[in-house]
Amino acid sequence: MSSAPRDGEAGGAGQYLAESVGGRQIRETHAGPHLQESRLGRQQQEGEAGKQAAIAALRAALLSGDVVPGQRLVEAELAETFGVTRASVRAALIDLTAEGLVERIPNRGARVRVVTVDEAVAITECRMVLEGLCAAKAAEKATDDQIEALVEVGEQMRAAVADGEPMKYSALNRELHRLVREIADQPVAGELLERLHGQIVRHQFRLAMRDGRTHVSLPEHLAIIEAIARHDSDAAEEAARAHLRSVITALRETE
Amino acid sequence: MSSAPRDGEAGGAGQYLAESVGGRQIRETHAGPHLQESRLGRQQQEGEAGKQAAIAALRAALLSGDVVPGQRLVEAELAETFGVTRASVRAALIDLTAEGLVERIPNRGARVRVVTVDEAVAITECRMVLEGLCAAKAAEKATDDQIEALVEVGEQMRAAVADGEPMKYSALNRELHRLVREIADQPVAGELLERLHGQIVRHQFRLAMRDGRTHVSLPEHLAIIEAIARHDSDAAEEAARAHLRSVITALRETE
DNA sequence: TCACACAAGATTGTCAACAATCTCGTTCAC
DNA sequence: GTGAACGAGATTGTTGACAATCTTGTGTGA
Repeated sequence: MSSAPRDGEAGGAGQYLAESVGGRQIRETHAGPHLQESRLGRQQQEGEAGKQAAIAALRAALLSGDVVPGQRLVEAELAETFGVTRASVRAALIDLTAEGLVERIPNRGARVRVVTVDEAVAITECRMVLEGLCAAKAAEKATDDQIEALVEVGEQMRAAVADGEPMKYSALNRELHRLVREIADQPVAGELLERLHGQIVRHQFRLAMRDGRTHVSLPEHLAIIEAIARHDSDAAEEAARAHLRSVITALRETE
Repeated sequence: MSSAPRDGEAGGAGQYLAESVGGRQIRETHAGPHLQESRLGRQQQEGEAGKQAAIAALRAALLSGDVVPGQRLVEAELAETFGVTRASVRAALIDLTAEGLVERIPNRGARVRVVTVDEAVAITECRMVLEGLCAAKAAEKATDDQIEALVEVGEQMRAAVADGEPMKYSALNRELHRLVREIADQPVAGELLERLHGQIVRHQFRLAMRDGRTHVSLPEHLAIIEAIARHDSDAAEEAARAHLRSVITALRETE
């Protein structure tokens, strides 16, 4: 399984699936060969456990780029690939549809939902105000230990930029946002943000890999940390919003 | 079907269900007798149509108070009451669970999810920032016709307060927020707000029925309209946030 | 009287089988 | 060569039947 989303595959099928089968050209992109098989001689997983396994596998595939926007997700194939029942795959697809990650068309099957740049911008605008809320609440509530943890993440981010390690920086970015949400102790915002994050993970990855992006976002992240450390909720909110506005600008430039 | 949520019924069962059946006391609150039967001699509804019917019926029941927080939702009973298959009810409950309206406990069934005042406050905080975003965008984008429509709703709200009609005011309140969202043209925020609204409909209803509440919220609503009409996005955002902060204050007072 | 075991009934969870729908290749008519 | 009709295969949608789990009442023993 590759470690990153790969662009340009939405229209492609895996090599062997692209070939004719019995004179019938298979033209849809199928899930099959890109996905990690999880059977490995084990008995087929059933019911809820099977559904959770399928959800986890699909989430991982979405994150890694093994499945791409627009790709068909065929129940029977996924069932075989993941070693679960078709009912489990179906239930998993229904749940992922409710999360906005998959779209199911009646009688025509499921696909990875395409999120346009426009939608990614709209999502990021919502994240902007929600992350702002969380940063403000974190500034009100942060304990000394929590501030120390934030500052430590900030230092690690600084080091990752200096060492030219974008993947590490990206992981620290996620950790910082998670920490702010934890300190904020605003579960509803946290859930909404998790939900929105799942929908734009590809766009975020592409941004994170852009040359110079880490140099732009580092001071933005540090400003958030500093405002929270000062218990200045207005400044924290504004710093978080400024950071997300910067993300929106960068997103628009990818169009 | 009654027209408003009724408090205090969470622990009660309908009269006939409270009686023993074959020496076995039924202690859970069952869905049965409070719900509007939709069979009326018609053939049982199947599949997706059945699921949508069940969803619609459950939504209506949640809105009207025919089912209350904590109430058991028994698949077989609902299926009979709504005239749909058990599979349709099940699918409906899964979807409503994904929306945060229902909770399903493995092997123990589904219940109307309880939303505490604390959670309602957290939800309203998120609404505050999202409604603020929508008001700001509406201020940027509103056409003259749209402004006219907003002003008209404001006048009708003024009249509803003067005439002592809280139900009408409540409906206009909903219409105003819908209109702002439409003008804002921010679909992600709109969807999140719809989602959050479903979760706090009971709390909102109780607030709306409080003496004096309409007198407090009317000027808040009018301030939102005025700021949008002036195309002042900062003022619009702040007016929307101030209004929702006022709602939060009122929610906290219900504790 | 209390605690435990057990059985019956209620309810949820699961799925194989079948029906329904769609897609696509082939054939035929013009 | 083009468009329409048709059939085969692929896939989705649905559900009755049965298994699994939970709840509650009853009986028994200490």
